[in-house]
Amino acid sequence: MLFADLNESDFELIHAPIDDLVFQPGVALFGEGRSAGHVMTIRAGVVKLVRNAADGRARIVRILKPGDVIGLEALFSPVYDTDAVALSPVSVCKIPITVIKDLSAQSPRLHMRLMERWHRAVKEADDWLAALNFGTARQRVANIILKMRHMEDPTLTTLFSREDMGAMSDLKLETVSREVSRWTKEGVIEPQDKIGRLYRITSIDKLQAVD
Amino acid sequence: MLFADLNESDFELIHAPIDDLVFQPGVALFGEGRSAGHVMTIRAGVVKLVRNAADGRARIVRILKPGDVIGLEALFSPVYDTDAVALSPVSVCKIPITVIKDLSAQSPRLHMRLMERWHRAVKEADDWLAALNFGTARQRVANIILKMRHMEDPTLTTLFSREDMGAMSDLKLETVSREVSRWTKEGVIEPQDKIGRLYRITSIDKLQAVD
DNA sequence: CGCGGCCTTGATCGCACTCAATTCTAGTGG
DNA sequence: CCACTAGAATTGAGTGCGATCAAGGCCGCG
Repeated sequence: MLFADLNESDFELIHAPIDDLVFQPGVALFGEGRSAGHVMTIRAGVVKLVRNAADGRARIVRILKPGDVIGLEALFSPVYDTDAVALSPVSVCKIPITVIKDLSAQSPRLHMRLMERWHRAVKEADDWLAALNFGTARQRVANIILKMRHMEDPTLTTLFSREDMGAMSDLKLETVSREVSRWTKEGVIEPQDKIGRLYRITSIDKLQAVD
Repeated sequence: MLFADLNESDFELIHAPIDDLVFQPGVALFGEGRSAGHVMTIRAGVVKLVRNAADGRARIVRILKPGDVIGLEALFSPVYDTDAVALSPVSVCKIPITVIKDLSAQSPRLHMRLMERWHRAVKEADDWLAALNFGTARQRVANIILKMRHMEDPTLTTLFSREDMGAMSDLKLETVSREVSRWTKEGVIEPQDKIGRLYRITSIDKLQAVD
Protein backbone atom coordinates (compact mmCIF):
# COMPACT_ATOMS: atom_id res chain seq x y z
CA MET A 1 0.00 0.00 0.00
CA LEU A 2 2.52 2.56 1.10
CA PHE A 3 5.01 1.10 -1.35
CA ALA A 4 2.62 0.88 -4.24
CA ASP A 5 4.97 2.38 -6.77
CA LEU A 6 8.23 0.91 -5.62
CA ASN A 7 10.05 -1.29 -8.06
CA GLU A 8 12.05 -4.39 -7.23
CA SER A 9 15.37 -2.68 -6.85
CA ASP A 10 13.84 -0.41 -4.28
CA PHE A 11 12.67 -3.37 -2.28
CA GLU A 12 16.14 -4.76 -2.10
CA LEU A 13 17.08 -1.78 0.00
CA ILE A 14 14.85 -3.01 2.78
CA HIS A 15 16.73 -5.23 5.11
CA ALA A 16 15.42 -4.07 8.47
CA PRO A 17 12.66 -5.99 10.21
CA ILE A 18 9.09 -5.01 9.44
CA ASP A 19 6.61 -6.20 12.03
CA ASP A 20 2.96 -7.05 11.73
CA LEU A 21 1.06 -6.17 14.87
CA VAL A 22 -2.49 -6.43 16.17
CA PHE A 23 -4.15 -4.15 18.73
CA GLN A 24 -7.39 -4.59 20.64
CA PRO A 25 -10.01 -1.83 20.94
CA GLY A 26 -9.05 0.86 23.42
CA VAL A 27 -5.35 0.07 23.27
CA ALA A 28 -2.89 2.81 22.26
CA LEU A 29 -0.67 2.14 19.23
CA PHE A 30 1.57 4.89 20.53
CA GLY A 31 1.30 7.94 22.75
CA GLU A 32 1.64 11.68 22.30
CA GLY A 33 5.12 12.81 23.22
CA ARG A 34 6.56 9.30 23.02
CA SER A 35 9.78 9.03 21.05
CA ALA A 36 8.92 8.41 17.46
CA GLY A 37 10.83 5.66 15.74
CA HIS A 38 8.25 3.99 13.56
CA VAL A 39 5.65 4.56 10.92
CA MET A 40 2.63 2.29 10.64
CA THR A 41 0.22 1.50 7.85
CA ILE A 42 -3.21 0.18 8.72
CA ARG A 43 -4.19 -3.19 7.26
CA ALA A 44 -7.56 -3.48 9.00
CA GLY A 45 -9.60 -1.67 11.63
CA VAL A 46 -10.19 1.92 12.68
CA VAL A 47 -7.88 4.20 14.66
CA LYS A 48 -8.47 7.57 16.30
CA LEU A 49 -5.81 10.24 16.61
CA VAL A 50 -6.19 12.12 19.89
CA ARG A 51 -4.66 15.39 20.91
CA ASN A 52 -4.59 16.04 24.65
CA ALA A 53 -5.11 19.57 25.94
CA ALA A 54 -3.25 20.90 28.94
CA ASP A 55 -6.27 20.65 31.21
CA GLY A 56 -6.90 17.01 30.41
CA ARG A 57 -9.69 17.31 27.87
CA ALA A 58 -9.08 15.20 24.79
CA ARG A 59 -9.80 16.07 21.20
CA ILE A 60 -10.13 13.60 18.34
CA VAL A 61 -8.21 15.07 15.43
CA ARG A 62 -8.78 12.45 12.77
CA ILE A 63 -10.07 8.95 12.08
CA LEU A 64 -7.79 6.56 10.19
CA LYS A 65 -8.92 3.62 8.10
CA PRO A 66 -7.21 0.79 6.20
CA GLY A 67 -4.63 2.15 3.77
CA ASP A 68 -3.86 5.21 5.87
CA VAL A 69 -0.45 5.89 7.35
CA ILE A 70 0.13 6.76 11.02
CA GLY A 71 3.03 8.69 12.43
CA LEU A 72 4.56 10.13 9.29
CA GLU A 73 5.45 13.14 11.43
CA ALA A 74 8.17 10.90 12.87
CA LEU A 75 10.22 11.77 9.80
CA PHE A 76 10.82 15.27 11.14
CA SER A 77 9.85 15.31 14.77
CA PRO A 78 11.53 13.32 17.55
CA VAL A 79 8.14 12.71 19.17
CA TYR A 80 4.62 11.93 18.00
CA ASP A 81 2.11 14.78 17.89
CA THR A 82 -0.87 12.73 19.04
CA ASP A 83 -2.10 9.58 20.74
CA ALA A 84 -3.24 6.83 18.40
CA VAL A 85 -5.89 4.53 19.85
CA ALA A 86 -7.59 1.52 18.29
CA LEU A 87 -11.38 1.80 18.02
CA SER A 88 -11.85 -1.70 16.66
CA PRO A 89 -9.46 -4.64 16.45
CA VAL A 90 -6.62 -3.18 14.40
CA SER A 91 -3.93 -4.84 12.33
CA VAL A 92 -0.95 -2.72 11.35
CA CYS A 93 2.36 -3.03 9.57
CA LYS A 94 5.14 -1.36 11.57
CA ILE A 95 8.09 0.07 9.68
CA PRO A 96 11.22 1.49 11.32
CA ILE A 97 11.77 5.07 10.36
CA THR A 98 15.33 4.34 9.33
CA VAL A 99 13.99 2.22 6.51
CA ILE A 100 11.83 5.08 5.30
CA LYS A 101 14.74 7.48 5.44
CA ASP A 102 17.08 5.16 3.56
CA LEU A 103 14.48 4.60 0.90
CA SER A 104 13.79 8.31 0.64
CA ALA A 105 17.44 9.09 0.10
CA GLN A 106 17.84 6.52 -2.64
CA SER A 107 14.47 6.75 -4.31
CA PRO A 108 13.36 10.32 -4.91
CA ARG A 109 10.17 8.97 -6.38
CA LEU A 110 9.17 7.38 -3.09
CA HIS A 111 10.19 10.48 -1.25
CA MET A 112 7.89 12.68 -3.29
CA ARG A 113 5.17 10.11 -2.90
CA LEU A 114 5.57 10.16 0.86
CA MET A 115 5.45 13.92 1.01
CA GLU A 116 2.31 14.00 -1.08
CA ARG A 117 0.63 11.48 1.17
CA TRP A 118 1.59 13.45 4.21
CA HIS A 119 0.32 16.66 2.69
CA ARG A 120 -3.00 14.99 1.95
CA ALA A 121 -3.24 13.72 5.51
CA VAL A 122 -2.64 17.15 6.97
CA LYS A 123 -5.10 18.85 4.68
CA GLU A 124 -7.72 16.22 5.36
CA ALA A 125 -7.29 16.73 9.08
CA ASP A 126 -7.78 20.46 8.67
CA ASP A 127 -10.91 19.98 6.59
CA TRP A 128 -12.20 17.51 9.13
CA LEU A 129 -11.85 19.88 12.02
CA ALA A 130 -13.19 22.80 10.00
CA ALA A 131 -16.34 20.87 9.07
CA LEU A 132 -17.08 19.38 12.49
CA ASN A 133 -16.34 22.48 14.55
CA PHE A 134 -18.72 24.65 12.70
CA GLY A 135 -22.25 25.75 13.43
CA THR A 136 -24.81 24.42 15.88
CA ALA A 137 -24.79 21.08 17.66
CA ARG A 138 -27.45 19.92 15.21
CA GLN A 139 -25.24 20.68 12.23
CA ARG A 140 -22.17 19.11 13.77
CA VAL A 141 -23.91 15.85 14.51
CA ALA A 142 -25.36 15.85 11.00
CA ASN A 143 -21.85 16.21 9.60
CA ILE A 144 -20.53 13.35 11.72
CA ILE A 145 -23.35 11.11 10.50
CA LEU A 146 -22.48 12.01 6.92
CA LYS A 147 -18.72 11.51 7.41
CA MET A 148 -19.20 8.07 8.87
CA ARG A 149 -21.14 6.61 5.98
CA HIS A 150 -19.96 3.27 4.64
CA MET A 151 -18.13 3.28 1.36
CA GLU A 152 -19.95 0.19 0.10
CA ASP A 153 -23.43 1.29 1.14
CA PRO A 154 -23.71 5.06 1.58
CA THR A 155 -27.13 4.75 3.23
CA LEU A 156 -25.51 3.04 6.20
CA THR A 157 -23.51 4.90 8.82
CA THR A 158 -21.62 3.64 11.86
CA LEU A 159 -21.29 6.04 14.77
CA PHE A 160 -18.88 5.86 17.68
CA SER A 161 -19.57 6.18 21.37
CA ARG A 162 -21.32 9.44 22.21
CA GLU A 163 -18.26 10.49 24.14
CA ASP A 164 -15.98 10.01 21.13
CA MET A 165 -18.43 11.83 18.91
CA GLY A 166 -18.34 14.68 21.38
CA ALA A 167 -14.54 14.71 21.32
CA MET A 168 -14.65 15.05 17.53
CA SER A 169 -17.07 17.96 17.45
CA ASP A 170 -16.38 19.69 20.75
CA LEU A 171 -19.73 18.82 22.26
CA LYS A 172 -20.73 17.07 25.48
CA LEU A 173 -21.92 13.50 25.15
CA GLU A 174 -25.41 14.42 26.37
CA THR A 175 -25.77 17.01 23.64
CA VAL A 176 -24.64 14.51 21.00
CA SER A 177 -27.16 11.98 22.29
CA ARG A 178 -29.96 14.54 22.16
CA GLU A 179 -29.22 15.50 18.59
CA VAL A 180 -28.91 11.89 17.42
CA SER A 181 -32.28 11.18 19.06
CA ARG A 182 -33.76 14.20 17.36
CA TRP A 183 -32.64 13.09 13.89
CA THR A 184 -34.07 9.66 14.68
CA LYS A 185 -37.41 11.07 15.82
CA GLU A 186 -37.59 13.13 12.65
CA GLY A 187 -37.22 9.93 10.67
CA VAL A 188 -34.03 11.01 8.92
CA ILE A 189 -32.07 8.07 10.35
CA GLU A 190 -33.24 4.67 11.61
CA PRO A 191 -31.35 2.59 14.18
CA GLN A 192 -30.26 -0.82 12.89
CA ASP A 193 -29.06 -2.14 16.23
CA LYS A 194 -29.96 -1.70 19.88
CA ILE A 195 -26.79 0.02 21.01
CA GLY A 196 -26.92 3.21 18.95
CA ARG A 197 -24.07 2.55 16.57
CA LEU A 198 -25.45 1.45 13.21
CA TYR A 199 -28.05 3.59 11.47
CA ARG A 200 -29.69 3.67 8.07
CA ILE A 201 -30.01 7.12 6.50
CA THR A 202 -33.38 7.62 4.83
CA SER A 203 -32.94 11.19 3.56
CA ILE A 204 -29.40 12.34 3.05
CA ASP A 205 -30.56 15.69 1.72
CA LYS A 206 -32.08 16.70 5.05
CA LEU A 207 -28.77 16.07 6.77
CA GLN A 208 -26.92 18.14 4.20
CA ALA A 209 -29.46 20.96 4.20
CA VAL A 210 -29.26 22.06 7.81
CA ASP A 211 -29.30 25.87 7.87
CA MET B 1 16.40 33.26 5.40
CA LEU B 2 14.85 30.38 3.55
CA PHE B 3 18.19 29.62 1.97
CA ALA B 4 20.17 29.89 5.14
CA ASP B 5 22.15 26.74 4.62
CA LEU B 6 22.60 26.80 0.90
CA ASN B 7 26.15 26.92 -0.39
CA GLU B 8 27.39 28.80 -3.44
CA SER B 9 26.98 25.99 -5.90
CA ASP B 10 23.36 25.72 -4.89
CA PHE B 11 22.83 29.36 -5.65
CA GLU B 12 24.13 28.92 -9.15
CA LEU B 13 21.10 26.79 -9.87
CA ILE B 14 18.85 29.80 -9.47
CA HIS B 15 18.37 31.55 -12.75
CA ALA B 16 14.66 32.40 -12.60
CA PRO B 17 13.52 35.84 -11.51
CA ILE B 18 12.88 36.44 -7.82
CA ASP B 19 10.70 39.45 -7.11
CA ASP B 20 10.52 41.72 -4.11
CA LEU B 21 7.03 42.95 -3.47
CA VAL B 22 5.25 45.24 -1.03
CA PHE B 23 1.62 45.02 0.07
CA GLN B 24 -0.50 47.53 1.96
CA PRO B 25 -2.68 46.55 4.96
CA GLY B 26 -5.87 44.77 3.96
CA VAL B 27 -4.53 43.66 0.59
CA ALA B 28 -4.44 39.94 -0.27
CA LEU B 29 -1.07 38.42 -1.16
CA PHE B 30 -2.99 35.57 -2.76
CA GLY B 31 -6.38 33.95 -2.48
CA GLU B 32 -7.73 30.56 -1.41
CA GLY B 33 -8.25 28.36 -4.43
CA ARG B 34 -6.06 30.47 -6.69
CA SER B 35 -3.54 28.56 -8.74
CA ALA B 36 -0.40 28.23 -6.72
CA GLY B 37 2.81 29.03 -8.54
CA HIS B 38 4.86 30.85 -5.97
CA VAL B 39 6.24 30.68 -2.48
CA MET B 40 6.90 33.84 -0.46
CA THR B 41 9.10 34.64 2.48
CA ILE B 42 8.23 37.60 4.67
CA ARG B 43 10.86 40.32 5.06
CA ALA B 44 8.77 42.69 7.15
CA GLY B 45 5.21 43.04 8.41
CA VAL B 46 2.46 40.73 9.61
CA VAL B 47 0.21 38.47 7.53
CA LYS B 48 -2.93 36.54 8.44
CA LEU B 49 -3.88 33.23 6.83
CA VAL B 50 -7.65 32.98 6.43
CA ARG B 51 -9.73 29.94 5.71
CA ASN B 52 -13.22 30.64 4.37
CA ALA B 53 -16.09 28.42 5.43
CA ALA B 54 -18.88 27.46 3.08
CA ASP B 55 -21.37 29.83 4.70
CA GLY B 56 -19.08 32.83 4.36
CA ARG B 57 -17.69 33.07 7.85
CA ALA B 58 -13.92 33.48 7.89
CA ARG B 59 -11.48 31.85 10.24
CA ILE B 60 -7.94 33.05 10.90
CA VAL B 61 -5.75 29.96 10.86
CA ARG B 62 -2.38 31.46 11.62
CA ILE B 63 -0.40 34.69 11.92
CA LEU B 64 2.88 34.95 9.99
CA LYS B 65 5.82 37.17 10.89
CA PRO B 66 9.17 38.05 9.30
CA GLY B 67 11.17 34.92 8.49
CA ASP B 68 8.08 32.78 7.95
CA VAL B 69 7.27 31.17 4.61
CA ILE B 70 3.87 31.46 2.91
CA GLY B 71 2.40 29.02 0.44
CA LEU B 72 4.72 26.06 0.85
CA GLU B 73 1.65 23.90 0.20
CA ALA B 74 2.10 24.96 -3.44
CA LEU B 75 4.77 22.25 -3.65
CA PHE B 76 2.09 19.56 -3.59
CA SER B 77 -1.23 21.21 -4.25
CA PRO B 78 -2.26 23.01 -7.42
CA VAL B 79 -4.11 25.65 -5.39
CA TYR B 80 -3.52 27.52 -2.14
CA ASP B 81 -5.36 26.30 0.95
CA THR B 82 -6.01 29.75 2.39
CA ASP B 83 -6.21 33.47 1.77
CA ALA B 84 -3.17 35.47 2.84
CA VAL B 85 -3.91 39.07 3.81
CA ALA B 86 -1.50 41.79 4.98
CA LEU B 87 -2.28 43.18 8.43
CA SER B 88 0.46 45.79 8.30
CA PRO B 89 2.60 47.04 5.42
CA VAL B 90 4.27 43.85 4.25
CA SER B 91 7.42 43.27 2.26
CA VAL B 92 7.90 39.83 0.74
CA CYS B 93 10.30 37.95 -1.48
CA LYS B 94 8.44 36.00 -4.16
CA ILE B 95 10.01 32.81 -5.48
CA PRO B 96 8.63 30.75 -8.39
CA ILE B 97 7.84 27.24 -7.33
CA THR B 98 9.85 25.84 -10.21
CA VAL B 99 12.97 27.24 -8.58
CA ILE B 100 12.14 25.47 -5.35
CA LYS B 101 11.51 22.22 -7.15
CA ASP B 102 14.74 22.37 -9.13
CA LEU B 103 16.69 23.13 -6.00
CA SER B 104 15.00 20.32 -4.11
CA ALA B 105 15.85 17.82 -6.79
CA GLN B 106 19.49 18.80 -6.84
CA SER B 107 20.09 19.58 -3.22
CA PRO B 108 18.66 16.96 -0.89
CA ARG B 109 19.84 19.05 2.02
CA LEU B 110 17.59 21.94 1.02
CA HIS B 111 14.75 19.54 0.40
CA MET B 112 14.95 18.16 3.91
CA ARG B 113 15.22 21.67 5.25
CA LEU B 114 12.08 22.70 3.39
CA MET B 115 10.14 19.72 4.64
CA GLU B 116 11.18 20.44 8.20
CA ARG B 117 10.07 24.03 7.90
CA TRP B 118 6.77 22.95 6.49
CA HIS B 119 6.27 20.42 9.25
CA ARG B 120 6.93 23.12 11.82
CA ALA B 121 4.42 25.43 10.15
CA VAL B 122 1.71 22.80 10.16
CA LYS B 123 2.32 21.83 13.75
CA GLU B 124 2.36 25.43 14.86
CA ALA B 125 -0.96 26.02 13.14
CA ASP B 126 -2.45 23.03 14.94
CA ASP B 127 -1.16 24.20 18.31
CA TRP B 128 -2.46 27.68 17.58
CA LEU B 129 -5.96 26.49 16.86
CA ALA B 130 -5.92 24.05 19.76
CA ALA B 131 -4.95 26.77 22.22
CA LEU B 132 -7.31 29.48 21.01
CA ASN B 133 -10.37 27.30 20.47
CA PHE B 134 -10.40 25.99 23.93
CA GLY B 135 -12.32 26.92 27.01
CA THR B 136 -14.31 30.01 27.87
CA ALA B 137 -14.19 33.36 26.10
CA ARG B 138 -12.17 34.66 29.03
CA GLN B 139 -9.52 31.98 28.54
CA ARG B 140 -9.38 32.44 24.78
CA VAL B 141 -8.83 36.17 24.99
CA ALA B 142 -6.18 35.62 27.64
CA ASN B 143 -4.39 33.25 25.29
CA ILE B 144 -4.51 35.72 22.42
CA ILE B 145 -3.05 38.41 24.66
CA LEU B 146 -0.25 36.04 25.61
CA LYS B 147 0.42 34.90 22.03
CA MET B 148 0.71 38.45 20.78
CA ARG B 149 3.45 39.52 23.17
CA HIS B 150 6.46 41.28 21.68
CA MET B 151 9.64 39.32 21.43
CA GLU B 152 11.79 42.23 22.54
CA ASP B 153 9.60 43.27 25.46
CA PRO B 154 7.35 40.44 26.68
CA THR B 155 5.34 42.81 28.87
CA LEU B 156 4.00 44.50 25.75
CA THR B 157 1.33 43.00 23.55
CA THR B 158 -0.22 44.23 20.31
CA LEU B 159 -3.79 43.10 19.61
CA PHE B 160 -5.64 43.17 16.30
CA SER B 161 -9.08 44.48 15.52
CA ARG B 162 -11.76 42.90 17.69
CA GLU B 163 -13.21 41.31 14.60
CA ASP B 164 -9.90 39.65 13.69
CA MET B 165 -9.44 38.50 17.26
CA GLY B 166 -12.89 36.96 17.06
CA ALA B 167 -11.98 35.19 13.82
CA MET B 168 -8.97 33.66 15.55
CA SER B 169 -10.81 32.34 18.56
CA ASP B 170 -14.30 31.71 17.17
CA LEU B 171 -15.91 34.46 19.21
CA LYS B 172 -18.04 37.45 18.26
CA LEU B 173 -16.32 40.82 18.30
CA GLU B 174 -18.55 42.09 21.12
CA THR B 175 -17.56 39.17 23.30
CA VAL B 176 -13.89 39.82 22.61
CA SER B 177 -14.33 43.47 23.48
CA ARG B 178 -16.05 42.61 26.75
CA GLU B 179 -13.30 40.25 27.83
CA VAL B 180 -10.53 42.69 26.92
CA SER B 181 -12.32 45.35 28.96
CA ARG B 182 -12.64 42.93 31.84
CA TRP B 183 -8.93 42.16 31.91
CA THR B 184 -8.27 45.90 31.76
CA LYS B 185 -10.64 46.66 34.65
CA GLU B 186 -8.99 43.95 36.70
CA GLY B 187 -5.69 45.73 36.17
CA VAL B 188 -4.02 42.78 34.45
CA ILE B 189 -3.38 44.80 31.28
CA GLU B 190 -3.09 48.56 30.76
CA PRO B 191 -3.85 50.30 27.46
CA GLN B 192 -0.87 52.13 25.98
CA ASP B 193 -2.83 53.84 23.21
CA LYS B 194 -6.34 55.13 22.65
CA ILE B 195 -7.43 52.67 20.00
CA GLY B 196 -7.24 49.40 21.93
CA ARG B 197 -4.25 47.83 20.20
CA LEU B 198 -1.19 48.21 22.38
CA TYR B 199 -1.30 47.04 26.00
CA ARG B 200 1.18 46.54 28.80
CA ILE B 201 0.80 43.33 30.77
CA THR B 202 1.21 43.85 34.49
CA SER B 203 0.69 40.30 35.72
CA ILE B 204 1.34 37.58 33.21
CA ASP B 205 0.61 34.88 35.80
CA LYS B 206 -3.04 35.91 36.09
CA LEU B 207 -3.47 35.52 32.35
CA GLN B 208 -1.86 32.08 32.44
CA ALA B 209 -3.75 30.92 35.50
CA VAL B 210 -7.30 31.16 34.20
CA ASP B 211 -9.16 28.06 35.35
C1' DC C 1 -30.08 -12.10 39.20
C1' DG C 2 -27.15 -8.20 40.01
C1' DC C 3 -23.75 -5.38 38.28
C1' DG C 4 -21.37 -2.02 35.16
C1' DG C 5 -21.16 0.48 31.03
C1' DC C 6 -23.34 3.24 27.86
C1' DC C 7 -27.25 5.67 26.15
C1' DT C 8 -31.21 8.46 26.98
C1' DT C 9 -34.02 11.96 29.01
C1' DG C 10 -35.32 15.74 32.18
C1' DA C 11 -34.67 20.24 34.62
C1' DT C 12 -32.00 24.10 35.47
C1' DC C 13 -28.30 27.45 34.78
C1' DG C 14 -24.88 30.42 32.74
C1' DC C 15 -22.26 31.95 29.02
C1' DA C 16 -21.95 33.79 24.65
C1' DC C 17 -24.81 35.48 20.84
C1' DT C 18 -27.93 38.98 19.13
C1' DC C 19 -29.75 43.42 18.51
C1' DA C 20 -29.08 48.03 19.55
C1' DA C 21 -27.35 52.38 21.33
C1' DT C 22 -23.40 55.12 22.62
C1' DT C 23 -18.69 56.68 22.78
C1' DC C 24 -14.25 57.43 20.92
C1' DT C 25 -10.73 58.31 17.26
C1' DA C 26 -8.87 59.74 13.15
C1' DG C 27 -9.50 61.95 9.02
C1' DT C 28 -11.72 65.70 6.12
C1' DG C 29 -13.01 70.00 4.76
C1' DG C 30 -15.07 74.47 5.81
C1' DC D 1 -9.92 75.59 15.04
C1' DC D 2 -14.10 73.37 14.91
C1' DA D 3 -17.87 70.74 12.88
C1' DC D 4 -18.77 66.60 10.49
C1' DT D 5 -18.25 61.80 9.28
C1' DA D 6 -16.94 56.96 8.93
C1' DG D 7 -15.09 53.22 11.26
C1' DA D 8 -14.04 50.90 15.31
C1' DA D 9 -14.61 49.92 20.16
C1' DT D 10 -17.48 49.81 24.02
C1' DT D 11 -21.52 48.95 26.73
C1' DG D 12 -26.33 47.46 27.71
C1' DA D 13 -30.48 44.38 27.76
C1' DG D 14 -32.56 40.19 26.56
C1' DT D 15 -32.54 35.54 24.58
C1' DG D 16 -31.30 30.83 23.47
C1' DC D 17 -28.32 27.06 23.12
C1' DG D 18 -25.44 23.86 25.06
C1' DA D 19 -23.38 22.59 29.62
C1' DT D 20 -24.28 20.76 33.97
C1' DC D 21 -26.36 17.95 37.40
C1' DA D 22 -29.16 14.14 38.06
C1' DA D 23 -32.18 10.22 37.32
C1' DG D 24 -33.64 6.32 34.79
C1' DG D 25 -33.41 2.69 31.04
C1' DC D 26 -31.30 -0.74 28.12
C1' DC D 27 -28.01 -4.25 27.09
C1' DG D 28 -24.42 -7.66 27.86
C1' DC D 29 -22.04 -10.45 31.03
C1' DG D 30 -20.54 -13.16 34.99
